[in-house]
Amino acid sequence: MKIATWNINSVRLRLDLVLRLLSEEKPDILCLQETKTPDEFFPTEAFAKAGYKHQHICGMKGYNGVAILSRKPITLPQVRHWCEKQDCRHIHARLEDGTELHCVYVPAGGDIPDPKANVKFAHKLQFLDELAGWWKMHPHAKRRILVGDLNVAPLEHDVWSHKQMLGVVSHTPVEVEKLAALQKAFAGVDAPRHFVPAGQKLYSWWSYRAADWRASDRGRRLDHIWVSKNLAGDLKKTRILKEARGWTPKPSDHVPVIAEFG
DNA sequence: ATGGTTGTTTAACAA
Repeated sequence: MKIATWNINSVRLRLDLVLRLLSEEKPDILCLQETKTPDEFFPTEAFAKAGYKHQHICGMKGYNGVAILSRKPITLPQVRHWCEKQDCRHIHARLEDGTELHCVYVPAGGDIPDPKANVKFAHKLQFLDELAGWWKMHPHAKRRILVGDLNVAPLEHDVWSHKQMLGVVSHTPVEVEKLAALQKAFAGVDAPRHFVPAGQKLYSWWSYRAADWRASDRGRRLDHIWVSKNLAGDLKKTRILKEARGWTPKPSDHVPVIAEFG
């Protein structure tokens, strides 16, 4: 089984890129974030034609939006709401083998890393808290996978400069701590780091603002795949498709993250 | 220290 996740930053604008990923990588499942479209405009037909007939989507006008595309049937599609908003950031479904798959888009959190001065940062922290609380309170499936743009780069080498990023939203200690609490509540293994040592740089996102993203290489690992411990032994490999950042002059600022199970 | 880009609801936002 092969599963991919990608923050696509407008699925309609980059439909060709998604189709390219599906045709080149042929994942069994693709999870998308930042689809940025209401469901009536989601390119359902194009993905069905590409072999992904089974879809669970949750979109809205302009912002956010998540989707699960699958070659095989999925059941129990659910939408979760957090922080008393209905902003299309979390969906989940069951795969045929009973695995519960979550597709999550954590709020970015704005620029100022202070919840009192910045309501967007407060929202991000509360979102992480509520999600962690949910996994603590509710019984959950034995086999679990959580993927998505979690908008936090947790490890020192998940950013280009730990020292220079400590005060930058996505790598502040309070976010890293809350993401760790969420990961603990979910009881998940960080799949890419299962293979890549913590001392090695690993990024899934490069800013649009760099004059030359490849040359400056100031990346962050914001996109994640977590798997329950009973699935970690089945992990065969993971990949972060850096090349997708260069597939087109107008790419997403995020690249796909892929996990393969044996 | 600052500013740099992109997408959508083409005017501000959000990222």
